[in-house]
Amino acid sequence: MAVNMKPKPQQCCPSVTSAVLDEQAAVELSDALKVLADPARLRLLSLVAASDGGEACACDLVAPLERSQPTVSHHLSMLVEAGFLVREKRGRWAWYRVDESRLRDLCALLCP
Amino acid sequence: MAVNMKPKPQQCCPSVTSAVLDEQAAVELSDALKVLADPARLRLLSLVAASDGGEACACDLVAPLERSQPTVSHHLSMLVEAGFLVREKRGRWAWYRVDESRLRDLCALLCP
DNA sequence: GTGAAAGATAGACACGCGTCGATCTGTGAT
DNA sequence: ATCACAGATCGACGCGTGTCTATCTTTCAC
Repeated sequence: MAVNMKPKPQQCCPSVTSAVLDEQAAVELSDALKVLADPARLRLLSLVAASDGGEACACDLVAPLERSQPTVSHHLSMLVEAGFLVREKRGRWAWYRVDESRLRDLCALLCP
Repeated sequence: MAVNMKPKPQQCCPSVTSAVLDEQAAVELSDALKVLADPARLRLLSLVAASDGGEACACDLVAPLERSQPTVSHHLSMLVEAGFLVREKRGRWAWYRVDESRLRDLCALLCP
């Protein structure tokens, strides 16, 4: 056993490399990352962000994603539940926009 | 069909929200995120980063992670292969340290 | 050399997840 | 009222992955 641990540094907003994560904190952070760790969802995020006015209708996302409508709906719901997208129902259509603060907060937990 | 897409902005270092990811770019980014999207691997990263001198011996990581030695070895290998950890063999021991630039580069792809 | 310890590898198993087709639920146009 | 369309939900299927035990490899101490 090479004993080699230093005490946790005190910090208000710990990143992965600035404090030892306990199992619960690790599960929470990994749950958020799991939502991003999929090509379809990353592309959905970028498609919505690049849309005119920063928002996109779900009906315009099925074709560019090259997946079925239920699959796209499933991924959009996951992104909404995780806070990366905000959904607004307008009549028959569902419009989405990116919550950039959610992305920034996640980055703050990752970046050294 | 609500036609609502704007053209891709030209940018040298596109983040998820600044350019539309094609399928290949999305797969590459999601592959990196998949490696981070696991509680055991996040805790390994934070344990190594918090260790004295910024490096840790694998033998000191099994107990705090509360997983078997082969499981820890498996996760460490994934982190090395993805570039988040660097491994150095010294005699019987394997020492690891975090490649912070790899983490920063990944963040740059995520942050708005 | 022999034995012990660190760590990597192999094989197996259970569970999660991305995907689809089919169907259900609304909403607006006629 | 009826119909068509957007979108959500359901059930099923196949693959990926996190975990374990068992074993192999390598290195050092004696």
